[in-house]
Amino acid sequence: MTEKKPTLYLIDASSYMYRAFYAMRQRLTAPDGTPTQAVYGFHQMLQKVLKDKRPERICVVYDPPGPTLRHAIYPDYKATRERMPEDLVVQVPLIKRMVDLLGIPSVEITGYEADDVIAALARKAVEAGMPVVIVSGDKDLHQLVREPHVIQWDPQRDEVFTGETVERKLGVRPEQVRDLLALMGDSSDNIPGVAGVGLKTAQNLLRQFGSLDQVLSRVEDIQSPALRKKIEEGKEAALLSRDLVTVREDAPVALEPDQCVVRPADTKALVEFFQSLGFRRFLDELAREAGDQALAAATEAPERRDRLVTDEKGLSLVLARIAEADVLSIDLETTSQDAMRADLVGVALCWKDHEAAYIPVGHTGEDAGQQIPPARTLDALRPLLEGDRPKKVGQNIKYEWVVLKRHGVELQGIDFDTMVASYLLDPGNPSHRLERIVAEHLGESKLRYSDVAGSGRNQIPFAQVPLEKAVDYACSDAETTYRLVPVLREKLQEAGLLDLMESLERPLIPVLARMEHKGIRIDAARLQELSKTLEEGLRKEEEVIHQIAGGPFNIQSPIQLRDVLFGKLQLPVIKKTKTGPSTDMSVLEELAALHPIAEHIVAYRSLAKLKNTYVDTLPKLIHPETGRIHTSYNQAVTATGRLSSSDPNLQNIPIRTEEGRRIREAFVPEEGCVLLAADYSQIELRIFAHYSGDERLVAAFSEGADIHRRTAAEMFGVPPHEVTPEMRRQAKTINFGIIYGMGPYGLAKQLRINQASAKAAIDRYFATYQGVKRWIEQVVEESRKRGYAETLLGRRRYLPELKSRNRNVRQQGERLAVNTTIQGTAADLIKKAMIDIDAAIRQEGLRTAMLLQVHDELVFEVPEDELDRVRTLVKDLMENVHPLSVPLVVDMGWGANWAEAHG
DNA sequence: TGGGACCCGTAC
DNA sequence: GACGTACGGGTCCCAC
Repeated sequence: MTEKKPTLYLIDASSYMYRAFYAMRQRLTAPDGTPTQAVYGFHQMLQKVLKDKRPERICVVYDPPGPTLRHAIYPDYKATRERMPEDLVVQVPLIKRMVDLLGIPSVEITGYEADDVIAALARKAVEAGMPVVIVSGDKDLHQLVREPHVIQWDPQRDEVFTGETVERKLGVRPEQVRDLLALMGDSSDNIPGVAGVGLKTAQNLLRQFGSLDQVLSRVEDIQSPALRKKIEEGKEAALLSRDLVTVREDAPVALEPDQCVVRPADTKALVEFFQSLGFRRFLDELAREAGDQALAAATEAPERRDRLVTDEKGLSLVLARIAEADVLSIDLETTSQDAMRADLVGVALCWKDHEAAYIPVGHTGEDAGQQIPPARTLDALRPLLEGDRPKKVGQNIKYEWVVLKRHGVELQGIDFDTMVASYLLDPGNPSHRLERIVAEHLGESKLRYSDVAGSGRNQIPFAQVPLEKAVDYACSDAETTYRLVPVLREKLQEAGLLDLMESLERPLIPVLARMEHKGIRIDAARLQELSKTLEEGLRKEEEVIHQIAGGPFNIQSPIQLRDVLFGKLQLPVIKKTKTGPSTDMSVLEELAALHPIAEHIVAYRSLAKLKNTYVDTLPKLIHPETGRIHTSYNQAVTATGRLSSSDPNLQNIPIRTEEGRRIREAFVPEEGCVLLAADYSQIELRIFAHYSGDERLVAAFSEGADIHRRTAAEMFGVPPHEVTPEMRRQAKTINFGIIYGMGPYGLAKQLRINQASAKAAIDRYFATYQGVKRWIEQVVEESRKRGYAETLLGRRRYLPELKSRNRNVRQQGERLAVNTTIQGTAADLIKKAMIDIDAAIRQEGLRTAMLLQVHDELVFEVPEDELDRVRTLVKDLMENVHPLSVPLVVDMGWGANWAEAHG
């Protein structure tokens, strides 16, 4: 009879250091400024292992500094990998100290990577009859999995890798993993693999032959001649790659598995350690654990209690529970991502930690059974949804607002949006999806949509998801959102962003929702006419181009176009893209002097762009019920704080060319209304003047001067009335260039002058506006010190580039610091104006509707009898949105279409 | 057939 | 390498 041995947990430290470091884009720092996010993340991972598994045997395995055996075999090993970022380097000793203080054994062996040490320890453990769990998410370690003795577990994603799951993920058994990697290579470690063989091919080969050795010795059995050639030529690389990816078991580890015992933590030192790093939450946890064990057990999180509501009795029970709640998290399940086209499938609600309900109203699956009809459900919920209490929270709750509005419910009392909060905390992060937010801020993994509805071709509509799974998914979304709210609110508070959230971004949500829901009317007939005209023009241009080229080709194909221009016609290459000679506008303009085809291609491109992108697309997007076009405004996309618009993007409708303006003529008001356009004049330059306090710039704006003319006059030292159009054009280009941080090179290209003249012009500009130069230097320095750029209303954008040792990256950061401050402040101001105007419209009971926002412009649909009032109101609220040291000026126009409104 | 990379062009 | 912020259409290529 054998005694049952405790399981040994082997923790792959490096992968969690990196992951914690990069997962938290939000820079966590100790009071003394030391970056700490990797320490924080590492601790969370350790706690999850300790709490979930209560391991009796555990060891943290570090990668040693310096080269390893693999570098001896292959000098380029991991050569493409960037050096560990300085901000992470300083955290490594902190992590090691924390592990020691927690009483967790650890090991690091010079010349042997952590993977090899883990393999050696695992082998020892298995020989001693001890089960092993490798704690890592790394696919290289899949090769060590041997059920039942050795499995792999990633606590952060809560993924367990057994033989079966490895096979599902990689398509091969664990013992084949190294051969798989040897064939396909691994770019992150600079493992070559066989050229031209990717994951799929490697899988197929191993499925057919079983192992790399078999593949190589039976290469003549490979069906495809092309593949056979690749394998023959890649044989050496494959064998070298296998050497590199194979985890060795012979590392000289003195530590015995039985010695890997957790010692008592040094609580006193840990408290000091956490204090020095400013980890308040961990201190709280530590205090709780040090106190009453029974009490701690009682506060352990209970399982979520989900309720499936399919009848009136269940519904009234849930309503009664919610009536006592302060906060209600809402997540609608629907048939579409597009709020204007979505039908209700179900309503998920959470009003308390671990208490959530799902009310299916439109499931069609076989087990759908009895459901309360949507209308009845919404009527029952109406008092809750349309009242101020409970306070409503959600993830992108604007979506819920629009869907509910279309179902006759006007959501009130919006208190928090987790997507917007995550965005404010780090607008540079490309994703604010719930799944990612939950991973970052709760350190949990979430049930994914694909987990309940399948993925790819097998994906089914949510309405067909069996109720049992639907409840689980919908409630977990509503509940994680609910639990995120206090966490995110606290973080906003700590970062000084809560006020921006509560006074700007939150009140903006219903304003944007109303704009999206209202939509804008389109004159489809007008666009169809325009389409015919464009079609005609395209046909003519195409004919000419084909004739000049001496034969037909696809003008819209950059590759074919390249062949014609630089092959057939032997025109000079002006500029290159990653893949070959460029054919973009600036190139074609230069080529126009050499060959007539260039200008025809420009004309063709321009017509095709208008037709394909706007004229033929917009009519298709007219909503069948409203007859209007409904864009989506995204509040959590841009790095600077601007809104973006999509599906369709109504923020890039042409205006600069005559044909472009024809498209704006198709944006029309409702009968009895006019379109009113109000745009901030030179808002970004005015913000520049405000911030820099430059006397001349401020004076120019205060006097209401033509800013470009004035700039030209100052720069060229002539009176304003002697400024020539060319001088004004140059000054205008510089004025805009300054906002983007343009250098002599860029300005020279733009103005078609030489670089020396461009540099002289910039020098003259800064000599004229000395305050501007000083301010740019100052804002760069402050941003570098803080680590982020900050706008007028306190919005932040983190700029790690400012601390880069690479000059190009650093200069990029400097441009971003300047531009973000200016562009972001302009965004702050117009957002506030939108809120003020919306409030006034409602306050005064006007029928006017705000329809569009285009960064510095607002477009309204105004009943004719309200025009006078609305003109005054809008101008007044926009110009006085926030006091600056220069006046804000708003230009307005109105008319029977959007083009006229720009009169 | 669909997704992603790439090139290009529209807006502010 | 050199000018910031977006979205989207077309082509091409590859995986399914």
